[in-house]
Amino acid sequence: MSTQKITKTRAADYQDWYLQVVAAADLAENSDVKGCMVIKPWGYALWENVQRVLDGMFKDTGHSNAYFPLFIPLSYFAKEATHVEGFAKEMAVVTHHRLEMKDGKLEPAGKLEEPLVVRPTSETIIGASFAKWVQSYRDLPLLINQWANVVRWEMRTRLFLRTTEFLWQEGHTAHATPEEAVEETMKMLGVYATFAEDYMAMPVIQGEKTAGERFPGAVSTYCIEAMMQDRKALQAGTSHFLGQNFAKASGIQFSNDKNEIAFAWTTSWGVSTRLVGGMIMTHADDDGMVCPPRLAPKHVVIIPHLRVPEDRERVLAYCHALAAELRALRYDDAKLRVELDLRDLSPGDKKWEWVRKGVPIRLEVGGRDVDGAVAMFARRDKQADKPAPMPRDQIVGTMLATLEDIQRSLLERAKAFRAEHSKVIDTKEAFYEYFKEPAKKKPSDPTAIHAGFAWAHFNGDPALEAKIKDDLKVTVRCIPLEPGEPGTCPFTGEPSAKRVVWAKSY
RNA sequence: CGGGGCGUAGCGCAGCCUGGUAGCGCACUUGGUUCGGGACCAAGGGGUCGCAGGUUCAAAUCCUGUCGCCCCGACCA
Repeated sequence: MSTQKITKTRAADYQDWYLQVVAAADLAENSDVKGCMVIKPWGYALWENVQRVLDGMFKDTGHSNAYFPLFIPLSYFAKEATHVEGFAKEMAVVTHHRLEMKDGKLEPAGKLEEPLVVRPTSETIIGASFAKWVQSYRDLPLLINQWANVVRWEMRTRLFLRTTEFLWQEGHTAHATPEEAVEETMKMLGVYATFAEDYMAMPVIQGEKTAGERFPGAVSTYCIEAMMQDRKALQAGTSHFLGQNFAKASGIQFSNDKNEIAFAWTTSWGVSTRLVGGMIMTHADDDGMVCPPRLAPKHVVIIPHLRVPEDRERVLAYCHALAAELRALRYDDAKLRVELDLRDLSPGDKKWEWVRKGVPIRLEVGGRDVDGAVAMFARRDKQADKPAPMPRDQIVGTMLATLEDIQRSLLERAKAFRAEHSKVIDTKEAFYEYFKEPAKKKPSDPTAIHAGFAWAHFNGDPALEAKIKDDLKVTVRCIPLEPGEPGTCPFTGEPSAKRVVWAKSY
């Protein structure tokens, strides 16, 4: 079992705190392969729940799953110029297909005629299939999703947030008209936003990326952006309108209803295991992980107190009965996930382990509780350490409402946090003041944490954005979809269509 | 690739400056005590001190080289 205590607070050392939570909640660990992580059962269970829910949402919106190769022929990958340029510096390349013993050492042999790249994303290889599958406008739209692993050889990695290999889903669709493709792009962005808020309890801003942050090869990139507890932004999902760029590169052509040959309009969209990192950084506290109920691997843990021998049997019987009663409930379209922890450990050890793992509700049961037909009840979001007695009937009767209340209050708490650390800014001076480099402060100073989200006007000039990034490490996270008033760019005095969201980001 | 830090028991670390042949906490095993509790007491198992070379009667400790990892930056979902 994991016994690590969390010794750092979010305010004192956010980075170390994050790593400690990941370790203490037994979510993942670094592997012997640099930059790659081992996702442990508790962390993987969170991801499986993400998968299960999203997969349902994709199917409800008409998509089908398929699977495409891990390897992409270099020539395929090279077909879309901007795409190659964007990913070239982070490619894993396979050049050999055999090992031979040479002077006692295994060495690569059997050089490939054409190198293969390990997919960093699959537009090009899926495009090759789409080109075969699409002949007529009657074959469109083509709505495909793939659950897969991808590899991007990043310079610096961080558990869940950026690993060399990561798990994700990538949707790829082809349409007869640009209007349909744009509609699909926006629809899936909406699916991500709904999922983030309703399931992860993580409030997000939907918006469009500026040219500088656009997906390589896309016409336009949309995203959901969330605020973490260090007030940095996390890009939690992206949806791209690819125009005809990839259709032309891959030859996705069809005959339209006027018997003319046309290139298809495509989209792609994805979310990754980064979402698990987002959940941690949105909800976890100084005692460890806090799982949003709808995605929690376990909803309820029951910890029996069995140290009094004469109580043992009846306490166990009571716990089993209580667990059975709870398991009969259905929460969020599935059986309530109840853990009765019978391991031969002290109740204190168990309790803190489940606190660190972030199980939404903890029930502790001893002889006295059996006598009074109660259980000691604690909800993770309110009181990690102070359970209070609650009648058994009431526990069972209010369980579903309680879980929903936790789900709701986590979202509310995160929304309030974001509101508290968002600011409307109208002058360049105020903007620079807001984001002034906090690194010179001592880490123990809470204001050393990054300022937050700034809502400011912007004339859209990429050079200006680059300069601000250079000066402050702050970028436009997105141009929000929500309606906004025109105004004046505080940096140039030029007109601006609406305010954009500026922040430091992961 | 730049800057910083670190490799000593499963994990976290001390010892290194001032060489004398390895220790602490947690975890683990056993026995006992305790029993609404991240317990306590006692005993026990576990390490060629990252690797290689050098200096020395003697190296975890000094010297040289080398490998690896972590954190901060540049790159990025």
